Amino acid sequence: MHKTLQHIRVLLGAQGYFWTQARAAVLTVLTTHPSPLRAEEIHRALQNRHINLSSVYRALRLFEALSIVRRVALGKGAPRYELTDGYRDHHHHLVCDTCGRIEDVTTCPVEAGRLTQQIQRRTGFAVRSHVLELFGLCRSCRRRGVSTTESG
Amino acid sequence: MHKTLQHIRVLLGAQGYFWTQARAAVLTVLTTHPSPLRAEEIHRALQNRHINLSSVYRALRLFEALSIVRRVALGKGAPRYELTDGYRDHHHHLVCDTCGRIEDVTTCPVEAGRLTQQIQRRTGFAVRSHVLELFGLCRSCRRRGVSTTESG
DNA sequence: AATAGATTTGCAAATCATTTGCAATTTGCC
DNA sequence: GGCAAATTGCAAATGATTTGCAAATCTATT
Repeated sequence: MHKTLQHIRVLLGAQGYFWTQARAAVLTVLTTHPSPLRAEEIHRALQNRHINLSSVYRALRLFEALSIVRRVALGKGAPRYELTDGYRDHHHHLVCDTCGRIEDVTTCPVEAGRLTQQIQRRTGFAVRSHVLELFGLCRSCRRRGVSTTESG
Repeated sequence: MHKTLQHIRVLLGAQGYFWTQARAAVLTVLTTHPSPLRAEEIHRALQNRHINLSSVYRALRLFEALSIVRRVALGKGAPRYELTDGYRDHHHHLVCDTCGRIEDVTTCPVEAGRLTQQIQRRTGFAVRSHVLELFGLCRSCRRRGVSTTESG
């Protein structure tokens, strides 16, 4: 299994950070939600909890620094955040150019191939992580025959 | 060979857009420069040319819509822009976590494997493009023994 | 090469996302 | 419980990008 909220709680403690309402809440939303979320979406999901948007940003910044959360910038608009590999399975995204919907894929061509080793050997660059985002048309938009680059 | 500035000029014309000083200048900077640039960096590279930052943004927005340029959001800060595959060779980036330097890699595990077809078959999602960014330590930062997650 | 008409630009002000200062509150620990 | 340190809320500051509009530029035509 992956590391849980408890693990994160301990991790924060070990680093001298407090386990607060706001941080726990943000993590819960991220754990619960399938696809990456914008700061503002996380905040909205917390409306009842009475947590300030600044705190959401601060929590995200901290989690990012601790590699608990990573930022994924998919196309337009504000970046989104999701848990890193240690806290959910390694995966990538299928982003629909038309409707914007995001699906996960767990097949990873970087892990499958020996790309990391190959690069290290050839260039001396030590790859530690990667981001792969796939864009195109989701099944329903494709059925609907929609095209992104139409009308101009 | 790839499509050139002339091709873009014709493309713009065909779509009813003008070929202007500002657009040509922005494209020239992108063509010239190896790694992806921020709007502000492009603008700075144009200092002598007397072109407004707004125009750089407007040009980039147009080029993005026409798939001449793509936006790559690597880590912190404002997004960067670079020419799309049609206008230079398909490639990915090695981004150093420590010094931020960006190198190109032309090996592509997505093209190498049959990932696109596999996904299409399994999920119905038609992949049209992808973004792969690799993070880690570049050769010199590795030599120097620097670590990103140090000091807290 | 001058003109008409449409597009684009510069500039300043507006907007949007994110960060910050600081007093009040919460948290970890004895 | 009580204290010191860390964190929060709120409002104001910042940074990046967009927009309105009059002036300038560009394309096609004469």
